[in-house]
Amino acid sequence: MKKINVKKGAVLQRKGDISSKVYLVESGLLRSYTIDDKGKEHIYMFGPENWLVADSCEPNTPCQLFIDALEDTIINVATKEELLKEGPDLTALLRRLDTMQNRIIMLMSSNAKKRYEHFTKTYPNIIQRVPLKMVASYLGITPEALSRIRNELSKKK
Amino acid sequence: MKKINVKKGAVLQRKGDISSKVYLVESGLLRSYTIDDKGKEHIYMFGPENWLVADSCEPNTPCQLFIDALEDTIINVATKEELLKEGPDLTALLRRLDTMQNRIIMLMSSNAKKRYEHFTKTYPNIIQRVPLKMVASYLGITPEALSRIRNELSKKK
DNA sequence: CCTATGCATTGATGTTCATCAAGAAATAAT
DNA sequence: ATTATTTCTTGATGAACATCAATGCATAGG
Repeated sequence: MKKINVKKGAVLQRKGDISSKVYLVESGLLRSYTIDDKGKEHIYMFGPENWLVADSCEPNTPCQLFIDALEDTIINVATKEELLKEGPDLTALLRRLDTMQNRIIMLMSSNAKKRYEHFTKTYPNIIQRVPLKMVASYLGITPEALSRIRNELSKKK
Repeated sequence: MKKINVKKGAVLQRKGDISSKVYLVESGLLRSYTIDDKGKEHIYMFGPENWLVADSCEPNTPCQLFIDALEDTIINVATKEELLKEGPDLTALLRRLDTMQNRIIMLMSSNAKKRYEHFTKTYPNIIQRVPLKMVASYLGITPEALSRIRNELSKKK
């Protein structure tokens, strides 16, 4: 478990890397994302303070996600082997599974507007720290679509 | 860890239940799913032989998923507390995280046709065991849309 | 055997969101 | 401060998929 400092824009991991590590964010903001075959980015997760950011690929297999820093960030880095040995935090693992389960259900059963409303409630602080197009990417829609949704929501008030 | 037998159609867990358990499938087939506010079902996961089926909610919180049996099924049941005490199978947990990560990426970056093709490759045996409308529900599309996709794919050959 | 129920398919139409293009506004760079 | 770059917005058009309705097929129960 080594503590490191990274600058905004630093890339910690690229898709295809074999030695994918686990990053515990102390301060700042990371993100993980994929790039599809049309070159389009899809944000998989934001990693603010106290979040664990990692690719879930098995040890010694190529990973799927890019990970980079959206702000100057302080992180603790560990290998998966290390974590498995010392016995990981099971409560944190369960919480992560729950987060992913919610995300899947959300993607399958809600339209863009509902997903956005849920996101603003669940991650109110993230919205102010990243450009809207990244929120759109996280929600699985285009920036244009998100712009229209916000427009519509603000009129209603 | 108690072994039990359930008949096709048996319901093991309902959305909102507090004491959600963990089910290890020995033979047969389970599924977990939600019902959205319009009454529409969304299959979250199929659970064939050797799969672990569970709601990822934290202990003593209301769960989100229904779980029932699509075939006569033999399962080992445990509470989450039990599993946490005896130290869960970390490799299996990591594999599950990987599966969910793939699912999310798939839902965000692929259209219905690609998701279907991926599904047929990844779970070839499930397709033959469940009605198509359930595959559609898992993929996040309507049975009509899946019917048209299959139609189109068969013409190409 | 006959009927009731669920399943798969097909066609017609509608909604949601993506794509393309252009311009305004904000942010960063020199 | 000025320019360059990114971000956000708005409009027009199109594609993907949903919805609604009707029909044929299979399967299960009586």
